[in-house]
Amino acid sequence: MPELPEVETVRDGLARWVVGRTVASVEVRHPRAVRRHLLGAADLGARLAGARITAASRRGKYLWLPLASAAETDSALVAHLGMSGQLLVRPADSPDERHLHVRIRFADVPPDGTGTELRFVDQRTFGGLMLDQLVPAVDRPDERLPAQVRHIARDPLDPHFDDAIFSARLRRRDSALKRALLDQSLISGVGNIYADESLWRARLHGERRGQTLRPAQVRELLTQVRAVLTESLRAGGTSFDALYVNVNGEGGYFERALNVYGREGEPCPRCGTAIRRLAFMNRSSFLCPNCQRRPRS
DNA sequence: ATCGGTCCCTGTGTGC
DNA sequence: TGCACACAGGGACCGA
Repeated sequence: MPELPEVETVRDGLARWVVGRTVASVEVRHPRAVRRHLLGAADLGARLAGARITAASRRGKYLWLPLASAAETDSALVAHLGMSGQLLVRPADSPDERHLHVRIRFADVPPDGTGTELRFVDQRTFGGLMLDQLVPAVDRPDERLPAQVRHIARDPLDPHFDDAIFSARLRRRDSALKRALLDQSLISGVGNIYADESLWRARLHGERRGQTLRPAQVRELLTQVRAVLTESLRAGGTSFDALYVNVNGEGGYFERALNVYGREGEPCPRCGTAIRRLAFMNRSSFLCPNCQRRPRS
């Protein structure tokens, strides 16, 4: 569910509210939430206890909190929100959420005993937490990221995103443009909403093959991807319902700015043609059949 | 090395 | 009111 603007909004909240704090204890209430931590919930809890959170980082839709303690120096708590995951900073005495799967208590509880805790809540359980080692990034060895995140490409707002490499790889592909935009090892942070919005802005049909794009079209596409991600980030992301929220439980406001996503039957804001919904890749794609011409097959 | 399809879950809305 | 089905911001994995 959450894409770059939503995940970055969460990262920013973590940077404000949990960086610098020391973990006291971890309570795993649903084992599936830590299934990717192969050593199990007990190991995760034991290693997190006593560790100080030193930063809040992100690559694409992955988040991680680097740790510092006697035992954990090059490790991080890695989180992926999947379709419905939330990281919430909540008062310790606030009621448990229905799908609260992991609770992280901090050592710095004020005297009144009502400090905040970090909660991982996830209705559909596609997301999860794990501890992982930090390793050098492939392209910039001075930069570190969790080993499990190495295969994720940089996102288009990352200052070290390489436009030329992206263009070359995209134009070599025999796959549909939309599939390529959703491939996190090619470009990260873009999901179903922002792929559709970017393609509409660039007037490209999602079923166009990467190979058929001219370099100028790839540049235009990248420009529009960046524009829509930046605008959404400024609005705090897109919240169709209460599933995507920031760490304080608040939604974002970008839904009203969407041009095609979820707007089947409504007029295209550019030409007035009715927006169409296509089933594609087991997902919905929304597009303007006039502005985004289907490629000849 | 790529590509497309399938599966993992729970909840909500729709139509019969 | 109940039930069946489609669908939902993702991605790992598996054959071809």
